[in-house]
Amino acid sequence: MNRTDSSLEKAAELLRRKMTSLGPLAEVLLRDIRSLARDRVEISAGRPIVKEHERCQQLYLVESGWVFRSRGLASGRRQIVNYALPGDILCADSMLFRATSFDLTARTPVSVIRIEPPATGEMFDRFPGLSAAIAWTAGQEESILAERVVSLGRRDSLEKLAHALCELEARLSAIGMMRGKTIELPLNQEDFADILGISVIHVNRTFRRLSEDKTAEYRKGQIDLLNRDRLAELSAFDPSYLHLD
Amino acid sequence: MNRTDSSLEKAAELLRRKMTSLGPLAEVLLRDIRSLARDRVEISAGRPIVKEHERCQQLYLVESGWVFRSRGLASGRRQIVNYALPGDILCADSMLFRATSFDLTARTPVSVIRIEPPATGEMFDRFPGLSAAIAWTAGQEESILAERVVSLGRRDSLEKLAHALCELEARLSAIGMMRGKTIELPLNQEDFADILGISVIHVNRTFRRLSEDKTAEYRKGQIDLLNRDRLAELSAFDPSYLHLD
DNA sequence: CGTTTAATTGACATTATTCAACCCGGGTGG
DNA sequence: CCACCCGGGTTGAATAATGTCAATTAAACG
Repeated sequence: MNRTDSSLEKAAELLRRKMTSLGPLAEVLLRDIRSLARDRVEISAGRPIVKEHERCQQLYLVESGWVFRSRGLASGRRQIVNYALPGDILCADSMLFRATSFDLTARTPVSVIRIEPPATGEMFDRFPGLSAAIAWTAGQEESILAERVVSLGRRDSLEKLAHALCELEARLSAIGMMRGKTIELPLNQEDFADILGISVIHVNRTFRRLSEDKTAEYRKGQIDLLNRDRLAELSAFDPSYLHLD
Repeated sequence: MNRTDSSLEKAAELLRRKMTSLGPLAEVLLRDIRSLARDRVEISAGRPIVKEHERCQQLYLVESGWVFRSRGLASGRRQIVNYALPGDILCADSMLFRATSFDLTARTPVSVIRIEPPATGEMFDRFPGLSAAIAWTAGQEESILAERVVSLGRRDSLEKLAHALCELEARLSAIGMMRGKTIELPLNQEDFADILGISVIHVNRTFRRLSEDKTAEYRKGQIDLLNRDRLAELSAFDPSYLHLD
């Protein structure tokens, strides 16, 4: 783990910074991670990392790249459940359950740091920092998914899209991946469709509405936020569910 | 905690039974819970337990009754994000975050056992069983919500309803609350609407379709499952996401 | 240049929502 | 005992939102 020390530190620091509410435990986390971190793994764009029903034996810390957690249905439809960014932990549930019920896929080239997973019992006994990180990660993801449920269940397409853009901005800001008012992202309109649970064509129409409103503008690989206040207002965005800060 | 010992044991046993994948830690959990359990609290039907943005200082183990986790939107719409049943832990996130972003409401008369929450750092250091339970709970709920996202995003109303009924049956079975082929539940059609993210009227029509198909029959306070296989087939139900073995 | 992938547009079908009315059983008070 | 009311539940018709299909354009790339 010598060559990758600095990238490990960077990713671990992103994770730690999110977990400020855990106080001093965050430091313990760093110690745990340093002692359990192993090699770095590079995954090329489009590759599956874990597939539904597989037992994932590993624990990963994302160092760079975008990862989708999704489910493909028999009918060919797909739903993206969440996306992971640098500083996020992957396969936290492998510490808790026998198998995952969703696919993990690299949307871009991804590099992750493999963390040697202790036996479950040992982890909660001997690695309180990592235990806390896993609990925290599961809790934050739960909270994000709960908000997603609200969006999918009770917001119309415009509200859904506006909310998703606000969330993207907030999450990317938190890890220093925002430059000014432009979101740079590897998502095409089909990805948005599968995140928002609507059709590609409708995503297109909805982006056009935002653009006519001079609220946001979609372009390949980036989205310009022309009016963030309006975007937040459209979707009644309240970032507290992200638990950043 | 003397008068309530037996009910505590029953609820703790429900929790432990779900967490079999954690092996011996499950026993540690029982010890932790016994040492931290305090009084029992009764909440009458309809009462809020925690409100959005409140800091919930407590940790609760549900002993009996149904609890909704939901969000009310400004427009008057409501989305029920999840429901908690006996053996479920409430406010697990209070150990991790400053405040909740959803409401908890008693749908029926509810009785919960209050658990004295240790300081966060102390918990992960000194109560590995409880730490594991909190992580496990957050993880299972995350998994349930992920499946909910798939339903809301990519299933039509018939599939949504069928899937929800299968999930209800599985979760109630796991805690011994199923009698034969009838689900007894305190949900009216409006509750279903707010779980499935569709309108009340559409819930009604969708139940009628199931009933015409002789698949399931809605009546006040209960649902008869006439054909479980068909119900599972309609929604491609795969219970593994519940992680109940 | 051709080829490919993603974005865009219009016409039309489907699904779900809204609104309005009506039903039905279980209290409650006269 | 009956009239009334009330909270669900049920139904139909009109409307709005979103999906599907088919064709076109635009940009990206060897």
